[in-house]
Amino acid sequence: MNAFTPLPGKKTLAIGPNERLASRLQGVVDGRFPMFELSQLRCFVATAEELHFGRAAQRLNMTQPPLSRQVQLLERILGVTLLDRTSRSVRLTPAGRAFLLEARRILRLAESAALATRRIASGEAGQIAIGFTAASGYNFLPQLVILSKARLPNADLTLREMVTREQVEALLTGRIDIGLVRPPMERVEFATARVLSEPLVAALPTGDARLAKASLTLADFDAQPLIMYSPEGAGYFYNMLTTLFDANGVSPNYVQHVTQIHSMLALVHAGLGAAIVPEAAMSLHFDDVQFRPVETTPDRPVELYMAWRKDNESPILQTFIDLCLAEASSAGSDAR
Amino acid sequence: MNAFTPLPGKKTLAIGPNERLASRLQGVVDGRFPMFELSQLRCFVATAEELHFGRAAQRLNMTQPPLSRQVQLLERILGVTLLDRTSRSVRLTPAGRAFLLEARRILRLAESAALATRRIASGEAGQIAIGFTAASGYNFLPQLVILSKARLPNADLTLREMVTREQVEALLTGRIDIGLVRPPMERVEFATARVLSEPLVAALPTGDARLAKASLTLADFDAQPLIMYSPEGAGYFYNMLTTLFDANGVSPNYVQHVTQIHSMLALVHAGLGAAIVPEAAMSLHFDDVQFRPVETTPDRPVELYMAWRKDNESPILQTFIDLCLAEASSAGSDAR
DNA sequence: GCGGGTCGATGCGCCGGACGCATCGACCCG
DNA sequence: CGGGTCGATGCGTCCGGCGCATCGACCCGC
Repeated sequence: MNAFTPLPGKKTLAIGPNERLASRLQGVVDGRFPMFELSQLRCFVATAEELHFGRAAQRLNMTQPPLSRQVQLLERILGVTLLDRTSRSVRLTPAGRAFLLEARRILRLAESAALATRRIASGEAGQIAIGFTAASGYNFLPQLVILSKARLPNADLTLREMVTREQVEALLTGRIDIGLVRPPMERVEFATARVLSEPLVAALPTGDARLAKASLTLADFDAQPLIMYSPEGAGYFYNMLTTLFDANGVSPNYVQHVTQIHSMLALVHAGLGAAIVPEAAMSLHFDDVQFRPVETTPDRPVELYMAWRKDNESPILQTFIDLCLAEASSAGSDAR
Repeated sequence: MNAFTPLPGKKTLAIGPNERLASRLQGVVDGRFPMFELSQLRCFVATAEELHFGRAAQRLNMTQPPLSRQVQLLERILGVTLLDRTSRSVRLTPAGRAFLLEARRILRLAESAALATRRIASGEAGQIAIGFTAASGYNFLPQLVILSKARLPNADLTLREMVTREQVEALLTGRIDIGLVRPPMERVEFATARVLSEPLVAALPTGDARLAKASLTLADFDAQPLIMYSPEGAGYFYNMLTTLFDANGVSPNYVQHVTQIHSMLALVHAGLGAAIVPEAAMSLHFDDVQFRPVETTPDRPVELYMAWRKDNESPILQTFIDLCLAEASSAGSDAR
């Protein structure tokens, strides 16, 4: 059983069938066995399930003689008798019983591999790594994930929070496929689309006199205590607010510089002052913190862009982007 | 991509290659895809790993043109481009990357299935279900398991404690392959071998006067309190002892009838009386319980047999039995 | 800029192997 | 003892996979 013994017959000098194929495709080393083929597994499984060569052959849309020969071939390749057969009955040997389970597993795996690969190629399935800024995670990203789950149930999303600068790097190295970034985003390697533009709102502690007004202007913050963004960790919002204040000749009293919006709200809650945050931050609820619109020019200054590499060939990425753009445009944003 | 589109070329009217084989061996239904073969997976894996058709072909002991064609064929079967190739470079597509992992898994599974099946057929591996009586579990069975682990590391033993009568039934229905049973065991379906014969020993509570003697005779139990076996649950020992006592005209004072040997020793420990147990029970240690040999005729009356179905064709079973018999005979028992 | 070299694709002829048909041999049953 | 069933086998056919030769695209160096 340790050698690939040819069947008796007129071809005793010839090498066994399948030998040439097998010896080529398997990197044959001296004592190695040739490998069976999936078609032979199908033959065996059908025969083992029917326990009747004629019926099994019928199921396989072939005639009985070649089926018998394929099963014999498989047995010779394995060096193992899988079926005990007489002219009256076909029974599985113990080794055959074990191999039947394996054969079914292998065939199932092959089927599902083909299916999964077709899905990936068609853009129905696959992995997408998304980078996002902290603030976009409050509202837009969850909606995106819900949308994806509904329309691309086989998409496997990976979410990584990082600032815009880190996302650019991650896009270039391929660590993420899509970035949700703050402008400006000018790079020839990237395609971009604006997916969101939102107004600013003021976060005020309970008791603040300005809560009496239905909406605020920037002038309402002049000389008032304001919790401000850190120029390093939240440069986009820092630059936006300082530009807006300068243009309106307003000088708030900056009591603190922080990076995270939820930290700002916590400080508002603690009564240190007001904060100006994107509308999406209203998803964060703190006791004793209330929100009021802030009138600015433009009226929706906070922009979020989606960016991806033009040369990213992932099929699901295109599907996903199309999905996002359709959704974003129906929600009032535009792509370019 | 939903249809099996033929390649352009002179054969535009002919059905694609592999079509006949595939349509037969897969029970082709209308819209179904033909299935790839393992040889094609090997082709793809080698090419994907080398990223060079020439080198991959060399590795597969074939020339480049048929390798190219096999990979093309695989791609057509899947309906998916796996490799982006120019005359200067070969790169995996996203779908190709995913399929490469699957292909490797399938090939590994096929290899290991072949290996495992060969091992099962050769008697090196497989499942053996062993029935055993409680007393044989104290000493003989653990040795058997240790022996099996050492010499048949791929054997998968299942152990089921049951009395001899249950084992006979389980052997007949195939629930166990081997029984460790008490005699008599006369059935034409079974082959048997005596694997153990051992003397009886007395279990005596500390302070018992008989502990002064180095070894006891049956007469030492006349009119003395003795914890006895239950005729139902432990018939073999019950019959053996009553026969021995009758033959020697001895009448102990039966203070209790129990089934399990460990229960007997617990009662000895409690001081209710002595017990007569097989030597193997000395593996059970109780405080204040000591053992002394008991002289009987024959001097090793406790016999254990191994029984299995003559028509059990499991290869590992034969290996295992040969192993057991060799071990048992070298340990002083004999087979018949 | 042009010739040589590399690489994957393709044309072509050959050969082996998988197929179907016919038949054999074993076995069961009436 | 003859008919029927079933797996194995002989045989002729045909197709598909192979190797060889070559093509076409592309890069590189002189």
